[in-house]
Amino acid sequence: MVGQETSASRGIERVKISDVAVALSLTKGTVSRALNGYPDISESTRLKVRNAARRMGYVPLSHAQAIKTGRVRSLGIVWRVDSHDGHRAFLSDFLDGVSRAVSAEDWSLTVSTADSDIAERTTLSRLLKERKVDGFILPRTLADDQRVEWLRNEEAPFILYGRVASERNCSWFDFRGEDAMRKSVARLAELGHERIGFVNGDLRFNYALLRRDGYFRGLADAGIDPDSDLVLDGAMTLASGETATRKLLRLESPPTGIVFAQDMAALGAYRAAEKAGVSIGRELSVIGYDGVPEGAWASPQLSTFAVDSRWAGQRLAALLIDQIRGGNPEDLRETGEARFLSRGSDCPPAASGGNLADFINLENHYGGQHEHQL
Amino acid sequence: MVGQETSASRGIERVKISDVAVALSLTKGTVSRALNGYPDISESTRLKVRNAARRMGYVPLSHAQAIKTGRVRSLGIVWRVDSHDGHRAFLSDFLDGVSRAVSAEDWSLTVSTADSDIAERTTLSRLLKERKVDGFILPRTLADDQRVEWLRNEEAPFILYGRVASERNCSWFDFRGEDAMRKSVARLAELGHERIGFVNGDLRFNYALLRRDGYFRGLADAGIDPDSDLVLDGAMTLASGETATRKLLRLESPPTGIVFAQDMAALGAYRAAEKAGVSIGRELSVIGYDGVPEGAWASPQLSTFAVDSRWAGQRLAALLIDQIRGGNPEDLRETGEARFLSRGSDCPPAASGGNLADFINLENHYGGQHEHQL
DNA sequence: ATGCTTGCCGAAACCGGTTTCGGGAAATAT
DNA sequence: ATATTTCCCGAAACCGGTTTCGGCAAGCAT
Repeated sequence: MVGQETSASRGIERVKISDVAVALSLTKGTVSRALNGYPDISESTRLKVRNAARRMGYVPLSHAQAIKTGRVRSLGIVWRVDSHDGHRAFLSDFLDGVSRAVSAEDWSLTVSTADSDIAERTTLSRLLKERKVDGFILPRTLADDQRVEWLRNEEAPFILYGRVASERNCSWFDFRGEDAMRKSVARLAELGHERIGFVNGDLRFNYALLRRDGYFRGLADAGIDPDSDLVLDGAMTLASGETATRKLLRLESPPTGIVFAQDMAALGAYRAAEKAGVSIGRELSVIGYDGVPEGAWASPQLSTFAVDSRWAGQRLAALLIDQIRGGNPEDLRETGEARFLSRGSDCPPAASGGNLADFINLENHYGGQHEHQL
Repeated sequence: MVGQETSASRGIERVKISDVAVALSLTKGTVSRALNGYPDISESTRLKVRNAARRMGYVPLSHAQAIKTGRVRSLGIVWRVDSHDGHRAFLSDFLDGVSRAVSAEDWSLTVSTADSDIAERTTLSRLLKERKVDGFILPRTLADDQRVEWLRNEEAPFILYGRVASERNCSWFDFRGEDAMRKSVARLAELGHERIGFVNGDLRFNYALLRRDGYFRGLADAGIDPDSDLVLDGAMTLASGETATRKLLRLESPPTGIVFAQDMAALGAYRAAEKAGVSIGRELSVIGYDGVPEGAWASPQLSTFAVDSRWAGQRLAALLIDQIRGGNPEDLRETGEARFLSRGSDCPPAASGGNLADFINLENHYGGQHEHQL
């Protein structure tokens, strides 16, 4: 720590604001105000300053501005790596979305990972105390999310990827998974299914509660009486999806179609079905949600509602920046719609129509995934 | 930009260094030196200062220190999203590795995305000019990488994920893919293959050159004469892997085993094989490299060399921080070994042993992927 | 001509740290 | 007892920006 060379020793000498000021015979205060749009600067000098700054290649040090403004123009994300939820596959797209929105405003993005609640809290705290970021994007929203109250308390701006019960003072972006569940049920009902199962995720996550509601609403729309035997939760992985499906298939009166709140669980159904000797897309219909790439690898390809993670990232970042700039959090809420990918895993119930099932499988055989909005 | 509230308006008043100083009847200069390990501070006061700082919850603003030290304690990564190379699946692990190493030193990580060379350059430039980062981790190293010369010129510290031709003043971490290729050839040769193909990636990437050498060395080890008909390159995706495989299978004397420089291309081979009516793991052997999750989904599961991206991220970050702290770049180079996952896609050539092929497929049927070092 | 705005910019304080410099007190040497 | 070194710490400059304040000059009304 001791005796480090001073910053002056860095080779190419940086152009600082005083250099621009001297070159124009102005003071640095004036240059700063000109560049930052203060109204007490004449248009002519503002123009001169802008041109000189560009010509000389002047770019303010973000940390030098931060010392006075209190803003570092950076957003923070703490990414959880301890659970294999479907979002992992979307990290690249998600970050791309955030990065785009953030770059457009000349901000930046600070990313950290955590493998537990305490690790996450520690990281949030550190980033906040050191003031490496001005606000946080919080993925993986729980129904009762402790981060919310804590960050409120610290008066730190934040936005949720997902909605939350305690809405006060919260911004968010989310996809309406409940709509997707409802549509999935509607689709299966239209195909002729009457016993439609539902395999949900972990109920601690708020989206699980919402999707459950969507499922039941779908049943109500179709005039089907809900059967609690057909509803399971806690399945977010391949293994737990397989177990859940096995349970459902072993019922005395098993479902002919199953709606999954998550693709990975739906892919688990493929294994259960194979072991049970049931053919997905012929004897058992499956509809997923997320749009994980593995779905295109399964056979038949998984019909699912795909989520546009890039868009989510983009909106989250844009809304959060708005909030940090003074926007009212409760005005900064948006939702989006998941896009249905019609592929081969859903079909009419086995009893009623083998032909149509064949047709669907054929149509979606190889190559492109035929998409259309429901 | 005008008339923003001053930083004083943020609710909970931060503890600053002067608060600590006043509480101890010292000057802030003394407190700073005590905290930063200067030798001209007595052990007793250093202890008092440390305790008081902890007790009062003092954490220095990183940008306030940066203004004088010139260091923001942050590393930068620009992630390319325009190519579907295998690394996308590893982003989560990779970032986790970087994040761990970075957090251990109380640094942070700034992530940006780019979809072209110019976008990447622009982003690097901006991050550097604004001094949001002290140095860069550069993924996806090209054989002749323009970023290297540019960053050298800007006197910005950086480290490559991958090796490079112009070694001067460069740090790097890389997995020895050439060793994996060599071992793949050796394995196939041991199984009895004599015509072993090689499907490489894009030769603009340096690793492709290295892996090609590894392949040829493997042939030499086994005493097999190289046949240029059996070597293709430019296959990094499913589609191009399929095309390359089709080409090889249509040769008058096709290979019985193929070594792929990348898993995605190897998975393309599955499609080509299916269409050609050739059974992988029985009539055609395939060995990949990367360890993408999709490999476990293929049937038979893909035998491949898996790369530990978390480890890569961790070492890259640690080495770069060392460099920024004054280490000699050329001393900061490391390589790692890819781990072989023995699964079902490699077997003796069809003519000689159907039994063994069956055995391998059975052993690796479902569930865990049996791993062992070669 | 005088008084009052208004427009525009210079001067200087300030942000929260780090680092240099110098000097007083204690310890050691002469 | 005095001179010299060593150990510590205070004082102040400094980093590169932002923001406040005050005042000069031109423009306008009276």
